[in-house]
Amino acid sequence: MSRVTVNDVAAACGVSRATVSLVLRDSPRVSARTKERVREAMRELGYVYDRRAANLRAGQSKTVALVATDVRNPYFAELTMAIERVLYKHGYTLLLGYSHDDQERQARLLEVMGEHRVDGVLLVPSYSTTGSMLDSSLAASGTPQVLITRHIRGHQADYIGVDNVAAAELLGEHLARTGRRHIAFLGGPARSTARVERERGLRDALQRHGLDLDPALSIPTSADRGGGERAVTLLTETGLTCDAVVCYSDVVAFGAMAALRASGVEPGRDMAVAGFDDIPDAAGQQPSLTSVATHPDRTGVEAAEILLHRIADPAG
Amino acid sequence: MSRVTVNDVAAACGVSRATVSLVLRDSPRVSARTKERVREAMRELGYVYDRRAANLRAGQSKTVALVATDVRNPYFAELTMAIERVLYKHGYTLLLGYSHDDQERQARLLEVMGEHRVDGVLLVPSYSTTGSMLDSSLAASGTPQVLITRHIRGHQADYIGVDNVAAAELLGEHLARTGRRHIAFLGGPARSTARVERERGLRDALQRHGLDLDPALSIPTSADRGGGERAVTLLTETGLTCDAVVCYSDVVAFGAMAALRASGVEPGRDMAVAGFDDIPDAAGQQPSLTSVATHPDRTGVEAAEILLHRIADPAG
DNA sequence: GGAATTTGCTGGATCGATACACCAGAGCGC
DNA sequence: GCGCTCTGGTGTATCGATCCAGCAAATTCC
Repeated sequence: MSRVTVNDVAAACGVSRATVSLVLRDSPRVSARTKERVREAMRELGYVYDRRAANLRAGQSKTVALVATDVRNPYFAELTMAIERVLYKHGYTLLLGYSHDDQERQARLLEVMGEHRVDGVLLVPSYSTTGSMLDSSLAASGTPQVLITRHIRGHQADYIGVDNVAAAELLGEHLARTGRRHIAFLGGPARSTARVERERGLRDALQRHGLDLDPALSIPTSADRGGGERAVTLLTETGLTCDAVVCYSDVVAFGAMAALRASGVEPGRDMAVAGFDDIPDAAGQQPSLTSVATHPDRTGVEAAEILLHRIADPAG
Repeated sequence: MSRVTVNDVAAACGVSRATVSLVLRDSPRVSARTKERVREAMRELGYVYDRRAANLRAGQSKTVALVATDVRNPYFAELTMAIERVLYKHGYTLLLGYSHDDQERQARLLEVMGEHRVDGVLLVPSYSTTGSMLDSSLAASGTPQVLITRHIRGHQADYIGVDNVAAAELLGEHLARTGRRHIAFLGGPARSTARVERERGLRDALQRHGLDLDPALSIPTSADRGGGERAVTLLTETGLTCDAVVCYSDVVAFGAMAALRASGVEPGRDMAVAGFDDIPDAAGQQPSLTSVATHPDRTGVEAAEILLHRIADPAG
């Protein structure tokens, strides 16, 4: 059963295929009567628009790639939903790939997305992505890119993310004001910009209260539940003491709270626990987790809108 | 800066574009020496393969659509990751759309995916999707579809999901054996197949122990945290008593636990709470939640593999 | 009423790859 | 030396839409 094309539609109602094409795009250069006739024929024949063909000729694709690291983290789930919402509203379709924080995979995904001729790319860079990795054929071809959540030093692309420093300062202020004196910073990949910035914000805020962040109490790990558990284990094993832990993210904080409990320390009472992201579960926890909101939905909306803007007007 | 095409590459190294095309697909009909020369030229010119053009001619697209309802639920996040993993391994790219459980949006998404000429569709149907809605142009064009998580009565497509009845029986058995007598079933959209099946399994297991599931204790709500809270509120407001609640999902259970606590009932001690999915957070909760695993990763892998199989061999 | 403009539509070229039929020359048998 | 098969490659049509120049009829202008 071969597919119905513009030619078939044209033949069926006695016009040229150029006219059918104009009807498809609702051009004002076709009379209302003809449009109706063509549309009728399309319905009758069961015509389905072929975007591949249209895009090939028109030199666009109405398609945007999202290359992220993972979506099991509620932060990224929220982000993804927001992005999809915006793209859908503007008639774009989302191509998705997960790098699993693996650089080779990220590179391959970007390559394939380029081959699909996406109009733009939203990228949550995998750890230690360098600028030169992004100056690939994609960038060379002028495909707009927007980085999310992680900066890349020395790279030109737009960046949308959280003000990590300010967010961390907020937490530091809060803890210092409520009388905490020895504060640890747990979890998060060592050299990621987000971790570095959060640590800096925290340190700055504490210093304003005459406290400092003991480097031994800054323990990087992976940014998941297990990372939180390991960090706490390390902390207790080495006999370091503190009265508050700030975690790289809420997910890390959940792991930390579980590990604290397991070693007989009751979070909230014996030890203040704070995180980043303010994911829905943070409030549901017992005790509820102190968390700074990072608004993934806003980030997603903004990133998508900026990208669409760049697509429409590469210079602007 | 116009793009480099096979023509440019061909001209650059003095062969025909047909030969370049053969090199792209690593055909054995081209000598090793020529291949090397062509590849060299591609590198030099910065050639980027255009899949749109290739797919148009070849009548395929190496893409698969996933149309789901939401990804904020950890079950779907895990499912999505698994699907993407399998597709990536086989060289397919994922097109993604979220219906938000809205039928109109789902219909539009399926339409657009069809226009993009995806090779297959993975669908997590929105509530009360009917078979006739899926016998759209997509089905008519013979694009393989695999339904995930929700059956559609009277529809031919493959279905991959959990054995809801068996899973619910497991929970029912457990609760009955541990001495629970009045069991409520909370949350989940009223007529969804998953809810109906889980309720049936629960009822069956209880009956084998001489208990029954009071219809008044079966309270459907939305399948999120808020749904769990509302269900508990309803339960307490109407003065219904029970000693165990089975929730439609872990997420619902979290909401229910929060609401129970708020009304002075301690989950685990005063009231057994159970859920479905066994998401990572279920173990981390205090007290930890009893949950039947529904293995979204396995479901995802299986769904993707079946779809790819159908694409390769529509009859098989 | 004749020139100028507008309206509505058409034909042919084109986007960048693949499919397919065909062909020159090398190698080989006998 | 003649036919035969292989090897390695070419030329042309094609996928299904859009772009663009052009053109006949209808309308407007003065």
